[in-house]
Amino acid sequence: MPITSKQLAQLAGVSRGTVDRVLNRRGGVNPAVQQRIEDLARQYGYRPNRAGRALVTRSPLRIGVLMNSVGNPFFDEVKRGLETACGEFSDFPVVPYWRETKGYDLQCQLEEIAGCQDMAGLIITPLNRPEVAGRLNDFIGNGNRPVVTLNTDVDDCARLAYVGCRYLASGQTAAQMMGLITGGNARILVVTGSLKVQGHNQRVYGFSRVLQKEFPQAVIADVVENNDDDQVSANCVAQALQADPSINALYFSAAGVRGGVEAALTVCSSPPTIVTCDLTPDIRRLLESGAVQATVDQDPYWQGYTAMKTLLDKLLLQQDPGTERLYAQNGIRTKYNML
Amino acid sequence: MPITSKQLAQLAGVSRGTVDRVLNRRGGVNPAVQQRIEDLARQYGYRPNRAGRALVTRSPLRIGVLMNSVGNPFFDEVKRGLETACGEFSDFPVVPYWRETKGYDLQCQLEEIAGCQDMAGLIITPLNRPEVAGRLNDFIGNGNRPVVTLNTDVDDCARLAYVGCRYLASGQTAAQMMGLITGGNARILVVTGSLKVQGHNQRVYGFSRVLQKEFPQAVIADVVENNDDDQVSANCVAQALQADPSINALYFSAAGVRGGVEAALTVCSSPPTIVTCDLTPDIRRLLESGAVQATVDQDPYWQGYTAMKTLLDKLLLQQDPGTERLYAQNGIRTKYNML
DNA sequence: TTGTATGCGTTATCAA
DNA sequence: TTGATAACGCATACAA
Repeated sequence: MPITSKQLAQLAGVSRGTVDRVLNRRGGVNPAVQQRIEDLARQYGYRPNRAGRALVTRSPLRIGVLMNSVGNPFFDEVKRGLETACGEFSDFPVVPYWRETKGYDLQCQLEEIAGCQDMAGLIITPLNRPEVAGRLNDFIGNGNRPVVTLNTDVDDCARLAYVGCRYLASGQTAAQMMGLITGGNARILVVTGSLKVQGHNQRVYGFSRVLQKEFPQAVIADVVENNDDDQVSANCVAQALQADPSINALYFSAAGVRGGVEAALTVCSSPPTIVTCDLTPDIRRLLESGAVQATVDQDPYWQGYTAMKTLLDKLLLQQDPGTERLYAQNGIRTKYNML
Repeated sequence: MPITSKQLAQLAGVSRGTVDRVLNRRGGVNPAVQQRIEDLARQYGYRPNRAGRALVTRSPLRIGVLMNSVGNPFFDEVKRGLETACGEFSDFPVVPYWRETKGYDLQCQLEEIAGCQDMAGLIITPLNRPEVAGRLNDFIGNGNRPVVTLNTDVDDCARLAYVGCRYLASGQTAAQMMGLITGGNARILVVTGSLKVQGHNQRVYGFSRVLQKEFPQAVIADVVENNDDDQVSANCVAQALQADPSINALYFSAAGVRGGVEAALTVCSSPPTIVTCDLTPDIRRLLESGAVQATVDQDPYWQGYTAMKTLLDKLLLQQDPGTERLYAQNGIRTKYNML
């Protein structure tokens, strides 16, 4: 248990009020006294007591949670994590404002950010666009308010931290699995979500690089885009497989797995090797049935939990995250370890 | 923010003191009043405020941490987790007593438990023996003090919770990986730690069962015991491989991996498929070099963190764990996702 | 059997 | 520019 502000006041020979003014930079303090108290605080390693602070924090802390999560089952676990971390701060009056949207519309996201002007902090799954970075930087600049980016990051933004996936490693891990399972004898169809989404591209890049390095005889026959949609996925997978019947493996770097797998099972003469990303209910069923051999998870619960905890640690306890980037584990899941 | 004891007192028309007596079962309260307050508390979902309680908890809370972790690098991460969870309760005066021992000596463990008579709670990696269960039950009975078993469990013990590995699933997962990598064409040498350790046996059992079910053409050629020792491991692996040169795969269900793998690489004409458990520095190197293809992790950091958090939640916040058994993820790690 | 006073560490308000 | 005081929720010692 560290030193208290009361002890600090005694040591400095002043009242607690003065110490408080110094510690919280309220001004109106004799510079000499200010200096003395600051030195003492540093010397004795003063850290505000969480309990004491929690007890007097009355005005509710409003934080915005902006996610394009509507219709995306991946975010169910993320939300559970966010809520759990929030619950661990229930001795503080924290009020999260949930703003869930659908799709990747820039204008819509800008408006959502604009609607958060009176929040104390933000958690967001940002589009990687300069306009978004600009708005977020405005938010941050106006009152030094912290922003945590969740699951996706945005360039040139002064956010407190990024909490999410290491997309490159996710793709590398998938390639390693694909190579191990096929013994390297694979002609692979890569099915990606969107070439406009940075994370998907990084996965595909990591995948191809490791494949080349570790399993040089394996080849990527084609890369198709399904826009995270099952119907589109079914169509483009069927088309690609018909165009090249020698394809014997598929890597899905994003969503739209169910549709694509169904199409593959219909078209292929013998069941292909399939590696996917994430662990949605659809993919659980496909692992269970044996249609998908392995999936590379990104611990969505941890992502939600850590994002909220990072923001609240900063806001309520002046505690900075150790790193600017907090990465989830890329766990490999199969039929027997998906629980 | 839930209801406070003060509000409860107002609602019941009594003083805060009386409410406190009821809530903390101190006795000396009119039965009718007691009933009324209990009903009200339940009805309004009263939960003691963490901050308020932290502020008044003055006598240090002593908790014993008993691990046979000496010389076992697996526990390094466990300890990090224990310490982190402890740190999150730094507004309470918690004093952990670390008792680390070497090996699996019954007498030694019984003495360590005996030395914890004045602790408020216990975290322990128990030997699964009736004598241990008995001593722990005595400890628990004497003051209703909580015990959390960590990484290994003990039968017939009234512990608060078990935090650790799902050993059966660990073995099943390893079998699935082994089968996927070898395409089922495997003659496997199983190298276990000790036939006296329940967890090792469960892993081997899960391994063989899934192998049989999913890859019926694969066979377990032999099972050898290395007592978690690299030297012993090297000897018995070399011997088994010389006895049966058709063996082309190894599963290590415990430690002693480095010695065993070195022997295997020396004896085998072509590099065998190797699946292991855990992610020690040795195994990291072997994954990196490609000698080991995959390892089944058990999230030791999480285990330590969760064990400590479970105990302190109970002790300081009267908060029970959701389940009696808290299981770590059996994550599969390869060269590209071990970070 | 019940009520009251005090103090924990912090912030906010008011007085000097 | 500084100091004193009240309040938050809880536990405890003491008074009635």
